Amino acid sequence: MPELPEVEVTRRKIAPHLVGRRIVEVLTTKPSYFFVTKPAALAKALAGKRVEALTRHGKYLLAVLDDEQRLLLHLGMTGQLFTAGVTSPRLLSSTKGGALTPEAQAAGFRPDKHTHLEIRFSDEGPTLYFRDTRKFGKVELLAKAASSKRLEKLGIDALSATGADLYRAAKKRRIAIKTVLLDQGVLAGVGNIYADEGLFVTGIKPTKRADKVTAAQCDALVAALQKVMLRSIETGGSSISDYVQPDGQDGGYQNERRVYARKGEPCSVCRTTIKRTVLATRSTFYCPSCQK
DNA sequence: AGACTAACCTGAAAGC
DNA sequence: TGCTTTCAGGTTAGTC
Repeated sequence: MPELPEVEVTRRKIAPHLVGRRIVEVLTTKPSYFFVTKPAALAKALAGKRVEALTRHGKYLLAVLDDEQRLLLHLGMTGQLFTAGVTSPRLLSSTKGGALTPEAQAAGFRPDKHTHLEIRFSDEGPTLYFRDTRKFGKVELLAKAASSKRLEKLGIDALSATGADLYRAAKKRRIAIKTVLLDQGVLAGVGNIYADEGLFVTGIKPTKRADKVTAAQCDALVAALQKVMLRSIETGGSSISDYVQPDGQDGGYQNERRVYARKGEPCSVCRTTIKRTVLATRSTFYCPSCQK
C-alpha cells in the first residue's frame, strides 16, 4: 500500500524513536515469506546493536546499525511501523474489530497476530512494532559492505530524478507510460496512486506508449510527480484503505487526489466522468477528456 | 532483453 | 442472513 510519500512520512515519524537507541531484544512470528533473513538469525544479529540512522530509497527503509550492518525494511501493501502506546480508533479497532472500550483506548496498541516484528530497546522508551496483515512486506539484514540485489535494482529516487532520467528509459520501451512509471528500476518510489495522479496533472493518458512521450512531457511528468508526492508528504500521505501514520493518525492526501479511486466522479477540471481501466494488472484511473 | 502472467497473503466490500 | 466473488498504495519468479 505505501508508496514513496507514505514511506517517507513513516521514516520521519519513526526516526526519532529509533536513531540513537540500543536494541536489547527482538521478537518475531514464525519464519515466512516476510522474513528474508530468518527470524532466529535476525534476533541474534540485532541484539546489542545501536541504530545510527534511518534512511529511505524509493519504498525501502534502511536502518543503519553501529556495526555497519543495515536492516532493510519494505512495507509491501499493508505494512505499518509504529511504537507502543500509540492510540487511534482506526488502528485499535482494526486489531479487534469491535467497539473500543475506554480501557482499550487507554492501553493503546497491543501486538496482534499480524505483528511480525517487535524490537525492544535498552532504555525506557517505547518498543517498535512492524505489523503487516498481508505479509507482502520484507525484513532483510544486510551484512557490512554486502550488496543487496533489491537495492541495486532500484533506479534513482523519484524525488531526486529529472525528466531526462525518465525519458532515457521511456524512449526505448514500447509499453504504456504508466507501466514505466511503476518500474522501480526507473524512478524508485512511484506507485499506483501517484502514477495516476502525475499523469492526470500532466494531461497524459496512462496507456500512451512510452516511446511516444516527448522529452518535454517527461520533464513535466517528473515535475508533477514530485509536486504531488511532496504535497502528500506534507499532508501525511494517503489513507485510502489501510495506511495510517506511525502515530495512528490518518494522512490527508486522499482528500486531494484528483483521479485515483474516483471512478464515476466528475473530473475536477472538466466534469467528464473519471474512468477506470486495468493496466499491467493494476487499477488505473484517468479523465478521458483531459488526458491524451 | 523486454513484455506478461501468476503467485505470494489476508480481509473488507460488493454482488447474488 | 450467508455464501461467493472481487478488489487492494507491491514485488518477483517464471514463461514466451
